[in-house]
Amino acid sequence: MTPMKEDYLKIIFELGGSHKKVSNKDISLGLGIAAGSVTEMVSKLADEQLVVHEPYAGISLTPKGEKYAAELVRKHRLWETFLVDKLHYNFADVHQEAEVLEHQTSDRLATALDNFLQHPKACPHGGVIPSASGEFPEVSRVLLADAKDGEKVTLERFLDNHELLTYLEELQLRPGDEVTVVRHEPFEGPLVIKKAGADQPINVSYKASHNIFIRADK
Amino acid sequence: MTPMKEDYLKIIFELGGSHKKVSNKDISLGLGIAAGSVTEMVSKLADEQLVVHEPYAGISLTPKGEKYAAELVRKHRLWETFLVDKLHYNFADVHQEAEVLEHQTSDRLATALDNFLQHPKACPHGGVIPSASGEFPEVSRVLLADAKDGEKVTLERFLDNHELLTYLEELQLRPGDEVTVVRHEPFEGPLVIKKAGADQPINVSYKASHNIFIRADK
DNA sequence: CAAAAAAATTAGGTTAGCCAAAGATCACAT
DNA sequence: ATGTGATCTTTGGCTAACCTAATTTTTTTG
Ligand SMILES: [Mn+2]
Ligand SMILES: [Mn+2]
Ligand SMILES: [Mn+2]
Ligand SMILES: [Mn+2]
Repeated sequence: MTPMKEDYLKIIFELGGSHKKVSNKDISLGLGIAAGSVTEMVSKLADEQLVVHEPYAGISLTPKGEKYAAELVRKHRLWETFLVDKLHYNFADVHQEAEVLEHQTSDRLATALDNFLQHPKACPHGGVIPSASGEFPEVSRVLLADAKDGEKVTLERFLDNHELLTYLEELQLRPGDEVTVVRHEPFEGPLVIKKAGADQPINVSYKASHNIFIRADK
Repeated sequence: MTPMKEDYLKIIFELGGSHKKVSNKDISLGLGIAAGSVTEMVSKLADEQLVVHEPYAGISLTPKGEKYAAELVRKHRLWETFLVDKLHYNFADVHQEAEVLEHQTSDRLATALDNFLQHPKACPHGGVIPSASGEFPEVSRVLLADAKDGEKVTLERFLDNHELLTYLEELQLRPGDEVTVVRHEPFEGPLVIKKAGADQPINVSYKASHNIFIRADK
C-alpha cells in the first residue's frame, strides 16, 4: 500500500464512502488530481477489494477499505493531537504535518502515541479518533449555520481547512465551546453568537458557519 | 528532494563522504540497490551539486550535500530519542521507525521536537545529533576491539544494527557505560570487560567489539 | 606485464503514478 | 425525445526509480 493509495482511501472515507457512493469528481477535486488518474487508481483499489466501483455510478468503500481508512484517520488525528498538546503547535498548522506522518506510522507507533497522549477521544478540531481496530462512532452532521436563534449548542467539530482554522483561532473559538446563537444576519451576513460566560458577541461568517458542526445542548 | 535521494545522501555521509571518497559498491550494499541504479542516482545528485562524482574513482559530498545529510541525521536521531525517551521503545527497535519518519519531518517539526526533548546531545545509540544548521563534531573512530587489556574506557557509540543492539541490550550495555578491558581471548574469541562497579565480567563477541566505538577515559 | 577478477558504467526494459485530450455516457431542460 | 453540457473513462505519453545483462575500466595477481 502506497501513500497515494492511502490518501485516496482516506478522502473517499471523508467524503462519506462508508455509507454512500462518492463521485470521481469529488475525489479529483479533493486530491487535486486529474479525473482520468482517479479512474485509473480507483480501478486498482477495486482490484484489491478496497472499494467497489460501478462505472459512471460511483465509488464506495468495502468493509476492508473502510477499516483501512479509519486506521489512517486515527493515525492522522493522533499526530495532530501530539503536535498541539505536546509540541505546542497552533491548531491551524497541524494538518499538513499529519498528512505526511500518517503514512509512516506503524500500528505499534500509533499504539505508543495513543498511550503517551492518554487515549484522546478527538483531534484538536473535534474529529473523533477511531479505535485501533478501525471503529468510529457516528458524528454530528448538524451545521452551526442551521441552529435556531436563541438555541444553546456546543461546537463539536471544525472542518480541517487552514484558512478556516486560522479564522476561528482569531475568533477564539474551539471545539467544545458552548455558545448561544443570537441571530442570523440576512443576505449571507454573519451568524452572531455568544460564548458561555462572555459578554461580547462574536460574528461568525456565513461561510464559516457552514463548516462547523454542532451538538445541541440538553 | 525525494526520500530515496535523501537516503542516498545519508548513507554517503555515514560512509564518510564528508572527508573521503565513497565507492559505488558500498552505497549499493548499504542501500540494497543494484550498482547500476546507484550510478544513475549519483549522477542526478551530482547534477544537483550535492555530490561530486569522478567516474571509476568515487563519490563525495559537496558542502551543500553534507549539510543536507547532516540535517537528515539530526531528524533521524531526534526521532530515535523521542521513541526511547517518551514512548518507551527499546533502543534496538527505533531505527526502523526513524528511517521513514526522518523524510517527513519539516524543519519546524525538528525544532519543536528538539525543544520537547530538551536538546539531546546524542541518540540512544550514542550517535551525536547534528545542530539545526548541519554542524556536527568529530566523533571517535576507536573501536572497543582495539582497546588494550587493562585500559579503562567509556562506550561512546554502537553501530545502528538491530541484531547488534538486541545483543548489547541483553548484555545490559549502554552508551556512556564505563568499562575496564580485562582481556582479548584468542582466535576471534570474546573480549572480556567489566562494567564500573560490577563484579561479574561480561563477554563481548569479537564481532560486536568491532561495532562499538569508545573514548579513552582521562 | 599480461591475464583474470573486481568494480563501475551503460543499455534496454519494467512499474507506479501522473497528465492532457479524445471519446463515451449520463442527466436534464427544453 | 432530443440536444447540450457535465461527468466519466480511455488513450497515449511522460518521469522517477528500479532491475538485469553487457561492456568498459581499474586493480590484483601469477
Ligand atoms: Mn487534519
Ligand atoms: Mn496523507
Ligand atoms: Mn538509526
Ligand atoms: Mn530513511
